[in-house]
Amino acid sequence: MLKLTKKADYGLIAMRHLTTVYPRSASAKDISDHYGLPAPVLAKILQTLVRGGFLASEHGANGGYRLSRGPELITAFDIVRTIDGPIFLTSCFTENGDCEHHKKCSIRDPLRRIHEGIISLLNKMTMSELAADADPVSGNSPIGMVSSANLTILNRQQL
Amino acid sequence: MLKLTKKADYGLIAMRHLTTVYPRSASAKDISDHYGLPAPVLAKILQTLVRGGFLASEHGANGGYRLSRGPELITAFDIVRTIDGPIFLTSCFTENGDCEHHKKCSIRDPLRRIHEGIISLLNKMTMSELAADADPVSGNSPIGMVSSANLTILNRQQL
DNA sequence: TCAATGTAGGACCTAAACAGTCGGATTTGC
DNA sequence: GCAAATCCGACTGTTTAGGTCCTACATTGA
Repeated sequence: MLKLTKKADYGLIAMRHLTTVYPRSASAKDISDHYGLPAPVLAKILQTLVRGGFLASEHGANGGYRLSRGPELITAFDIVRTIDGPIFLTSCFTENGDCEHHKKCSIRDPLRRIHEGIISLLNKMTMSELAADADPVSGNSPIGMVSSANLTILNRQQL
Repeated sequence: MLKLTKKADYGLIAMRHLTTVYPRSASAKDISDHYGLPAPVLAKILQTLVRGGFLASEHGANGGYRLSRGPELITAFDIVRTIDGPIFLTSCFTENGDCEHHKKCSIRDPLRRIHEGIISLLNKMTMSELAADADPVSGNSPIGMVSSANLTILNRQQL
């Protein structure tokens, strides 16, 4: 279906949130409460991003996650790729080569151009841009009026 | 994982083949033999493309499938969308709107730009272009030296 | 020192989608 | 009439996404 996984969605939402508070940190619970995301899932995603080198974690009380570098140095491609693994437009190409058979499987080369175009698009979108037209997170969150419980239900159905 | 399904791959391969023989037709078996694709699966894909209006079918002996219009009027987006269904970059948007909750889910607008970029890329790739740098199918197919059985095995593992 | 709060990480379960198979009906050319 | 082809629906197995649960470890504040 050519779409991002929910995990990648969650990861982007979390990264955007961390961008808005940068260079401060936020806990997984803060973020999951704020957007109505399932907390354990988000926690795992954040841990993955730590391993990927895009986040730094702070243990203990008042701990949380923080961007490991400036938001202009992290792209949507970084996040999606870290969470979802390598992106293939078609199964015909892997990261380090092509499928061996079908020397003339014929659609490979044209699709490769599209494939590279998509990666380029994702690579141009930095966290700074992702957060650009977003409200600062402080104070009057527009989501504050909806109960967390309702959000969770909506998530299950629609997100 | 942001990739096309095998069915979409198969569909594109078949459409490219039919482009190279256009305006003649080819049977599902011709195509599946030629590329080592599973015949019943391919048949179903072709039927889907008929319903989508991109192929015309000819019943009976010597029947087969034929492009219903010029290859420059059919795009990769048409095919992928017909086979795999609507393309969403993120679950947040459906074809006719956005997810209702998260009025400020915040990553929607930036991702929408990427989403539209991807569709635009796919929409610019016509069947003519897809087939442009391909060998004509006649006579000395470069795949002729590999047995069909081997191809099938390779397909299972790698395609 | 102890409890609260946080990250870290593995095992496990469920539902959905993908990929493919099978059987049968219909149409057409010889 | 027979063979070759499209057509159509139902069915199955496998993978993966999505989510839950449990435990261990680290840090902070009282």
